[in-house]
Amino acid sequence: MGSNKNTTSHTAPKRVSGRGKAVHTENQPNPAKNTSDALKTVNARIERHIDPYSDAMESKFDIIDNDKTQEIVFLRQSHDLADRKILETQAANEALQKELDEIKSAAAAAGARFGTDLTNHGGDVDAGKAQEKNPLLEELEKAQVANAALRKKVQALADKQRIHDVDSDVNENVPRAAGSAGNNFNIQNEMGLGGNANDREQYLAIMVCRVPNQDNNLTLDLVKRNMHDLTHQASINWEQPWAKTPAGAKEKLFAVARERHPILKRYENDWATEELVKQYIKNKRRHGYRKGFLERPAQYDYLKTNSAKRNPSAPRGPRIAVRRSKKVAEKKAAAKAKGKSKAKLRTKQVVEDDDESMSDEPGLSRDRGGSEEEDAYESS
DNA sequence: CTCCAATCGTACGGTAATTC
DNA sequence: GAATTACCGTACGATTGGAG
Repeated sequence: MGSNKNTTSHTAPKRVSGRGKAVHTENQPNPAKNTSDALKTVNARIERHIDPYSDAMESKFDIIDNDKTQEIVFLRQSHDLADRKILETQAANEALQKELDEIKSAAAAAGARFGTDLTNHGGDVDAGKAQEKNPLLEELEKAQVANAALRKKVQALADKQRIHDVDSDVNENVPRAAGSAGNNFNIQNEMGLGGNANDREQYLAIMVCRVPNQDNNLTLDLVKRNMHDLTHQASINWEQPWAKTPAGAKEKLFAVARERHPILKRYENDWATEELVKQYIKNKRRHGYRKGFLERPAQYDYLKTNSAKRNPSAPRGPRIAVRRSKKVAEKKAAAKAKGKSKAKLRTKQVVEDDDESMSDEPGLSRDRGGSEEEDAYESS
């Protein structure tokens, strides 16, 4: 099997536990090394990183086994990046601790000179000896200033920790819309790339990697590789529903996608990447079912029956918002019909319904020939 | 507090329309 | 013709809210 030996060092100590052990890796056999040395080592390793999906990868390893070699390389690189993050935090903490110790010892020395402990309180000074203690007060003042600066640093560090993606230079944080893509929202629009031609180009660049050439025609950008390619390279089994995809494979895909297309960093928890991939593998499965090289699970046989009931001549169009409001109206009607005193029918929904259903309903052709819903609807 | 029914949110594969 | 998008009905787990 390929060149896995190149990626897994037999002499390397195994990463037994969590991130706490991160500093101790194969390139750093001596755990007694200090933090800054360890950080240097990790940074040096990071500089040597190669893209697991690049041509450089192929030239480095004789045989690429997509399921193993790339995954191992990717994971090792992820560990290095995580190691660096930990070491940087550790170094900052050590520096702060050192500073704190110095201040404490200075204060203790000053206190010893005057036979008073000044490390815990400042300024409880006898008025009669004010003149005599001027130098001490000065030192105390200095210590307080240093202490304030230290607090600031600690606060800044804490703030930095809260920003989970330190690599991201994208300030925007676009949350995922409620509902499901295609049903309740349009991926492209929710990504904010549905506005103009430039937006469209950006979207296509992510999805199918088509970028404008000199003649302004869209051509394939083979370097970046598209979402489809990345899906396969990340060992995503498209024959299985997305929910069954291992979290590790998903994370790997997200990370590479973020690297390829930095704009994806702005979508909270990689929802855009996820929706794009879900959409792709869903369509791919469907294609397989049609062509007959993939067997549809029996649990979804009912869908076939459902579609048979549908009115084939009914028009289809972008009516997501309309459908949403209709659904609310239908539920309200059903509740009324039942005579249910569900006093707490969400007031917010009722208000929305009153606004929308009146204006949307009359001019619309209904998708289905089904009459029961229509009846319920009219009865309201 | 517990039980239970209603409701909500999400996921699934289906078809049709649209885009490339 | 393949890929993408919009909309469909159903299943299912989680949440909510009323009743006892």
